[in-house]
Amino acid sequence: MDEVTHVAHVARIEKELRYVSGLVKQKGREMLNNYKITPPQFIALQWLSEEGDMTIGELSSKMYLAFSTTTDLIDRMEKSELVQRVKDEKDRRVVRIHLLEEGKRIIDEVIKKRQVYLQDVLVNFSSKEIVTLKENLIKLHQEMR
Amino acid sequence: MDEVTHVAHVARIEKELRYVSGLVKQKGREMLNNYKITPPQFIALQWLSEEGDMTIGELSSKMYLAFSTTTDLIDRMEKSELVQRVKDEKDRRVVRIHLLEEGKRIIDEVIKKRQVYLQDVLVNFSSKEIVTLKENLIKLHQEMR
DNA sequence: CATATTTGTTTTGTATGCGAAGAATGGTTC
DNA sequence: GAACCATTCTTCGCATACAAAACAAATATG
Repeated sequence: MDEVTHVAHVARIEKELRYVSGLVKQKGREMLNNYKITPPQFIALQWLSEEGDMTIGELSSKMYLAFSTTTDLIDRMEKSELVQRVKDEKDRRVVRIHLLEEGKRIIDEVIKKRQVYLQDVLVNFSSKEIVTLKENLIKLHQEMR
Repeated sequence: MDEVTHVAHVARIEKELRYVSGLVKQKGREMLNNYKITPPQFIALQWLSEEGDMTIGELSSKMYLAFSTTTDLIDRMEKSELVQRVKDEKDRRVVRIHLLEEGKRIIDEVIKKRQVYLQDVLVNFSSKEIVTLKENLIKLHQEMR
């Protein structure tokens, strides 16, 4: 592939990534309509669900947020009884965030809803295309990190 | 492909899409560090740059935002002289948003920066993989719309 | 002309996000 | 063990983001 063609491909990928990310954001927001959680709250719940209890620092790092932002986020999520702060016994500085029943219920429902949506989106993809797409995304994710 | 495998693939794609979108958001935010624009401002500038002058309504629709949100956004962008409101001569209700020099300069720079970043990310992709990724994303974008 | 519709703005309220300063705890050095 | 430093998290102040509801202006429609 000559240089010019390569650059053109990359430019197009950049553009499509912007569009797809925007759509993921938008569709994701719409899917939260009937639940009492916001997009960042969804992401926090998803992390807690996948990785178990985490400290404020760990969650901040996963979500690429400042500590202060996470503190506020967890304040609100605690108020709506989605999660609970638990002080670490060994190191009293550390606060561990624990997923509560209601949070678990909601995140499971929303994740399922997203997968149903995606199954619909992918209805015109062949089995082979699905596998390729999956592998592409995994590699892209790895390289972007 | 049997049903179970298919569902597993879709679930993985959903997950990777979340990760990639998150990274696009985060890396995008970092790349704006040296510029005096915010992420939504970047998206607005990108639309105006690609599609030319647009009304508040059109931009709201493209960005999936309420009118009131866009009004505020454009207020701030006008204050920092990135864009300018122009009243439509024919229909005095309509406000057309016009990209100014400074806005054009910044958006071009940032888009270029993103492409350079992506070229770096894709350095371990073969020519064939690049093409496949591009086609995958285009199709995914189409089907998500 | 009277009324309805379209297009944006204003108002109000909540959420997001960050940096700087502060508080509490834990570790280290002498 | 006192003084000092590092860490983990919270508080505060500020700007932005986002939306619903009320409002205003211009236009379309009967």
